[in-house]
Amino acid sequence: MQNALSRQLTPSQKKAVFHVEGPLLILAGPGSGKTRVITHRIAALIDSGIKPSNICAITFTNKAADEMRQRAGTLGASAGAHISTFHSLCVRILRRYALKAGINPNFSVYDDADQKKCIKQAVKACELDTTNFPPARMLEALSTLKNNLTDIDSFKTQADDFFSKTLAKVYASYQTILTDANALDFDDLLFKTAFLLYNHPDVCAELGNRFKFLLIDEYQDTNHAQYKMAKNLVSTHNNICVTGDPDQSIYGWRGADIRNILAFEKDWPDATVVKLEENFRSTPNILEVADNLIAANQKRKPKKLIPTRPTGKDIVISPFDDEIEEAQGLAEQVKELTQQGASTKDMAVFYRVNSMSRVLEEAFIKNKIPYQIVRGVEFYSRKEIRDLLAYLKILVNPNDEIALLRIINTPARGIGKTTIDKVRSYATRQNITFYDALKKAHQIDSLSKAPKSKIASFVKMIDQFKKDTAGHIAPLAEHIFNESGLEKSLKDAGKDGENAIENVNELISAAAQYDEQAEDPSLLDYLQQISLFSDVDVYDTSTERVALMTLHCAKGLEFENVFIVGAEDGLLPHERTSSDDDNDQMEEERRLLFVGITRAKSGLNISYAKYRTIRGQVLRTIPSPFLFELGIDFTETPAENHYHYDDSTSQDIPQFAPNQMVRHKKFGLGTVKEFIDMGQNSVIVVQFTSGQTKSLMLRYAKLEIIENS
DNA sequence: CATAGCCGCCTTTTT
DNA sequence: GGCGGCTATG
Repeated sequence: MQNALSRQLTPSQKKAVFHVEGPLLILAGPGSGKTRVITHRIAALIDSGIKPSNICAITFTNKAADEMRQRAGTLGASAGAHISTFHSLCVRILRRYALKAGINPNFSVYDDADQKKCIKQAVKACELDTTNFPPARMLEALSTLKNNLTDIDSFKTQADDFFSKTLAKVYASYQTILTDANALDFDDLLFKTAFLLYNHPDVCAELGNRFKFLLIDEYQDTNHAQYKMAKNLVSTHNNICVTGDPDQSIYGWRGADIRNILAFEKDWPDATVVKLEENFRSTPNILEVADNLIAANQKRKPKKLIPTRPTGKDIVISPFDDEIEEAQGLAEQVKELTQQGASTKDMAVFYRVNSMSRVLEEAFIKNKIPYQIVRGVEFYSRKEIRDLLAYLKILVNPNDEIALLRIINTPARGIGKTTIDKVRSYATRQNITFYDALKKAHQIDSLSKAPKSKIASFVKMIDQFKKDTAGHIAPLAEHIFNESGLEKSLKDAGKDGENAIENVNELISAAAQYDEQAEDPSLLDYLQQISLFSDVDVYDTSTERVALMTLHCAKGLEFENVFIVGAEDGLLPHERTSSDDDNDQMEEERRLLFVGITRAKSGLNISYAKYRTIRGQVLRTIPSPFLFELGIDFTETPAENHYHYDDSTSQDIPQFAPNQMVRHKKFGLGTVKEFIDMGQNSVIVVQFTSGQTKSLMLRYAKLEIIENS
């Protein structure tokens, strides 16, 4: 068997595959056959007599887990090995050891939309102003704390400035809200699991016995909580194998700590290190460019990508006038490649921010090119999907207030804000949950007859649904969709409703698939698993269409032809990072482009636009500084008056002259009477055809020049 | 209580 | 430019 497995493997790959006991670090550059090595390794472990159920492999996305399961399956090693993401594993562990973790196993998993609602409540409960304490900011801060395993008490003692002290209060308040709702957010999953293991050596021992071999992919993107968790999971045997590439660390903003991989040999002094430096994916042309770029990072161990393929096509850097031209140019290149026999499913377009997909989409539609947008969440954040899932969540966890509030009047059933407020204050007074208060609605004096009976029938309906939660998910979901009135309300909503119904049907068929395939199917498991899914996981690689995605999503994928758009300063690197003098973030942006480039097998096109409309403003751009680091003949120099846009105060202020014809979005056509040039504060006086004359701040007016005088 | 329309807020990347 | 939340109105 060893011979069969080792065929077609290089010596270093073989070493990584067949080294069995003890800690193992696989430093795998892009395109080095890492996935292959891991799956072979799983097969080799099983081949050497280890039970599949004693193997636990952790991937970065659910999709990667699916693929690994499949590939391991083709090597005859699928059944029994636990392959999932950190988050999925945490859900399993927390459910199993709920008592010791101090939680209720029926917990809901809160995604970012739910989190946002909770943090708003928390900020409000602390009597803080949302302008000074923006929810998104607070959430980010809390996320960092949790990822670093800082609990409320220890943060309280170390908080010495006003902001930290305030944050400590919000932290406590936020956690109370989640605890009351019996909910955990994404960060809590890791946090609670890490603490569970830290506090319970017996659990570590038991899990160490269950998972005798731990493999972690994309180790460079693990955060502190994941690191601690991993450490404790293998504390009894040290059979840990991690793979990763420091040059592909692109999740620092999410708490990923590149030091985890850099310090692996310190953490496990007897570690075996295998380097996979050969690249089997890309042409030398592409690798050279990637090498040149990444060499600009200071904080890095020098490393060369070793090409194995013959020389291929030149890398193309194309300038365009604006993003529309760029998208059109891209579409034309795609067509040309297709005519030469290339397949659209082997092509991908990468961009820095999701909002850039729109223009590309329009160009692709116009040119009749099939495409697929691979986006972070999308499907599960649709209103109709969230609504239906909220019904299901209530059945498992009636304390889930976010879900309950979502559906109590969806579809409209006459339970409005006033009624809800009354029930809520009753719940607070009686110190009972919102759901229990609903059940006791008939006892609430402040409610009149009508709302009381409406609440009663709502509660009755939910109780009815609760009766058959034991069976399959799909029929239950369908039943609830019907009986709750959701379906009817969508049917009455016309065109949009039709679309929504289609989405719900898609959800139901996905649920049917779950019913058939899940290891341990239950409504609880379904809901907990589904909340960890994103659209990236559903991305379909088999049909003929160009994939459009962010550079972050591109990690782990490969395509024959890659297009990277928007290589402009402020976008890549993104202004939010480069305006800082924080060099670490600049290096991460560089790694992001490195990841993008190294996805390409043979064709690489990078483009930028000289003008780009961002949030409705046309801005003059300059090419990304990274373009000059690629080491290829990039002669396109910035024109005279290119300048940088780093915030809203430095925009391009066009010049106007009297008698010029302009159009205003609201006031219509008009003639310029006067133009007072004061740079950012320029004022323009326009007489509109409607008769009125207005002085406008040019900065805000968004005038369109119709005709030059 | 529901609906429509308006205002103001936010706007990088994602498990 | 887009969404959520608020308010005024039916």
